[in-house]
Amino acid sequence: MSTKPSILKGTRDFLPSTMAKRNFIFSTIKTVFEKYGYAPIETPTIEKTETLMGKYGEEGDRLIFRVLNLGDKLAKADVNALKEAHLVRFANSISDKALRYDLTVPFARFVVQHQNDLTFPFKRYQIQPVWRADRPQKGRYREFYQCDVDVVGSESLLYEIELIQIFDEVLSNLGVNDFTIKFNNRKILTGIAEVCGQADKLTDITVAIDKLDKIGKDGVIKELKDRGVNDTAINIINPLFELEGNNDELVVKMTEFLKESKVGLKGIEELTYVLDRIKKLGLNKAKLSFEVTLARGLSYYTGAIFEVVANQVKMGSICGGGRYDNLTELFGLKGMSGVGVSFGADRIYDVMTELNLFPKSLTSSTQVLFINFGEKEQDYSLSILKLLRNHQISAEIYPTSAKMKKQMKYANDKQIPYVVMIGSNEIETNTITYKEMETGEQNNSSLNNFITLLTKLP
RNA sequence: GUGGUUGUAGUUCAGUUGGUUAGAACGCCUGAUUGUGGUUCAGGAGGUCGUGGGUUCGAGUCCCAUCUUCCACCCCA
Repeated sequence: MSTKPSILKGTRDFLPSTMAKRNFIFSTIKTVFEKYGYAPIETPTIEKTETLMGKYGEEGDRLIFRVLNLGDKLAKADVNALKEAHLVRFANSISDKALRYDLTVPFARFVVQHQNDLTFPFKRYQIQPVWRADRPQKGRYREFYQCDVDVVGSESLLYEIELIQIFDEVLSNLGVNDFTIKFNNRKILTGIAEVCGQADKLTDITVAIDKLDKIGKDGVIKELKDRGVNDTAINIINPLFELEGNNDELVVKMTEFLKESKVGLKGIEELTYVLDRIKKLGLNKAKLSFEVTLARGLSYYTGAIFEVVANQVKMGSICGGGRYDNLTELFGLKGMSGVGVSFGADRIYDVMTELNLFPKSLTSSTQVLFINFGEKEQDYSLSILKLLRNHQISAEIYPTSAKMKKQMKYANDKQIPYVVMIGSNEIETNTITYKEMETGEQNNSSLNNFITLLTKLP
């Protein structure tokens, strides 16, 4: 008895037509990354639990997919922990490995492990799937691809500029016309916490004000209170919820606001440096926007933070990232500042689908189909097929001498642009007959003319 | 992880207060057309109503569980 096959919640199969579009995204991204001097690497799908745990905050730990221990190792299960409802301790006793949650932390591990083989500043990109035990929603999957580009071993703000240019170039090249790069600096957030005298509540303050867009001013104030931020501090923060103006005006206002905080002013200085340079260099389609309330939950960011949203689609961010000064320190290597961003390929796909941005020409890979008229004609076609392939023309032959209608329909369904017919007439006259499917036009010509025609195509 | 929501043919969806043999469109197959697809016409095949229990004389319809979908929260690409 066979049950209906299905796949796990939040995962997907990709059909050839989908893969064509996904590969278009990946190759666009790769091309830009390489143009800026980044080289590809890969890391394993599963990592030791200890490598991943504790790097993403409490919420993050909960969302890590754990992999069960095998065989005898399982016998070490801490049954007492289970009885006492210490679920985390029990989980650790039966699992010491997990699927990667993102590409940044494994990369930090990679840098520390291979530090002697790398040239710093080390620029790498990495395109691989990651897994999160989250509850799926639109644009939210349990398995999805991240396209990360990072540089470690330099504090230079040139890399912040470079990453903004990469955002702009990739998304513009893909045809996404209306998107905003939100930009902020963790030091500014630290400064805000200092100025209001609640430096110890930095995380609570950032998590709360990050939600301004979503829950509004009153919602944020309520959340701040719930998180134990005192009223004096809330009154100091309050004006930030009504800040208006362009990037330059915001910088002026925030400089005033943060005048008592050394860290805060340092953040403003870094941010201004980048904003000024970008202003001079110009951007293609991106809007760059300083957002004081942009925080991002990932706790390892220490400097610049980025987030990119597509303005015409209601979906979470399509890219994100920032600077981290201490990530490699967790694996025993100090003084390695890094900055990087991640493109969410699956969300970019969803955005492009919704806005109908994929080029039409992506659908078919086969250019020429040979009609099969029988054994003799088939053998003859085979040698011509080989010739076409030698010319880098993607071609195939129908596997049986089925009815013409069926073979034509196959070409039509696969959107193959040319059909070649070689029957006894053509063999006798040493010619081929080809049909252009879109126009329906049919010609008899020499093979060489046909090859010339195809190789001249764009 | 919390609360809600969804599931009927390959696909998108109808299906009355619980009542005979569960329908449509598109797609698919066959033929009109034995060397011509995308249009047209004629015909045909496809469903254990997500799965497992329960209530009932009787369940696609009501109840419970489970899986899945989408949404809000949490968090995030």
